[in-house]
Amino acid sequence: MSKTHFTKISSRDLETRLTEDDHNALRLWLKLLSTSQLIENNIREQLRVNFDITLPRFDLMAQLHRHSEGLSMSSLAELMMVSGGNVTSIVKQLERDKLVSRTPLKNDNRSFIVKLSAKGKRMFEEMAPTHEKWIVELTEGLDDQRINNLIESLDQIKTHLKNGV
Amino acid sequence: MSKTHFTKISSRDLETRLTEDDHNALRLWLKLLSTSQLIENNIREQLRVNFDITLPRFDLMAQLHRHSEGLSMSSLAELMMVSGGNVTSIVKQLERDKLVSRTPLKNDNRSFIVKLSAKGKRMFEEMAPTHEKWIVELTEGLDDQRINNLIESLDQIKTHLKNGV
DNA sequence: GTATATTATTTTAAGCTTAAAGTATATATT
DNA sequence: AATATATACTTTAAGCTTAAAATAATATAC
Repeated sequence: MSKTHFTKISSRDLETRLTEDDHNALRLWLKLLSTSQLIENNIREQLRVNFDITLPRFDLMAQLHRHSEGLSMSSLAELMMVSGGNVTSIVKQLERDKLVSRTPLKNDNRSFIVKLSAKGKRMFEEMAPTHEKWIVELTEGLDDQRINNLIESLDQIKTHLKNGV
Repeated sequence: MSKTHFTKISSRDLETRLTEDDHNALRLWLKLLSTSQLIENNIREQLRVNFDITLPRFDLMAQLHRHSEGLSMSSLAELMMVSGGNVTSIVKQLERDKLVSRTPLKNDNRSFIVKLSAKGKRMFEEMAPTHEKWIVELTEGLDDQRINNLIESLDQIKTHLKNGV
């Protein structure tokens, strides 16, 4: 990540925007956002430098790898939490590069099943262990107790968010 | 957020990609990412529906509001954790809408100070309390102890990330 | 069975985002 | 002072993203 080109993403950050009398909830939200942005920028650059692939493409391939039976366009959008149009365009690129295939569903002529091709699977499996290693390094210094606690709290937020608001 | 238009962002999600034997670190990262994405999508829509403003513009105005003395382009990029070119384009729009001003720095002819205009300040202060209310609602159900714990853990991750990797 | 509504996907237009290259000014080195 | 290096910012090209509208196929209501 290095120096601090204006061009690159740097280190002073989002949550610095806070002053002491701000709400705790706001502090939490800004910290959550800045942390994941920090990690995301990090991973994005690693993927680019090491594998010359974009984060969205990697993520889409990861979903397909996890669901070897294949996924519809709408399931992909749902799992990735992005819009349908977005998925259309990323799948289009991956298909062009022969990394995924799209098979029309026979019961339903509106729908497709998207799968990793053999080439796509091979490529993803080449990247995955390194990617996982990067992620594991991020949480060095947190003990298991703390990690589980973190996961549980985030879960509470998510659950609350989904059943209401 | 309602039903599940293909067009809208929906509720089954990122972290569902996991199976039980995955690394704890990976679980944490996917949870972190999906939680902040869920919140971000939520806030983005609220801002659009209620105030007809985009999230990036709101965020930039928030930074300027917090720094009433004004900020340089590069500081804005650093605080927002985005690239310089990105800031250029958002500031350009806000300037066009008379929400911010750009004053050349007299000591240094390369640099500008960007500030909220009176109109921008008024507009931001109209939105801010509602925005904060949305955020506060997200953490309903978490006690203070847990929130502080969360913040502390996230901090550890951030610190670790910045001094290394 | 026809009309109506819903679902699955794509397209479009606008805006966001990045990395890299370009421009201009400022600072450091000699 | 001339040259080199660094800094602040903008531009560009490519890609990502969204919301909304369009298309097409299926399901439902009558």
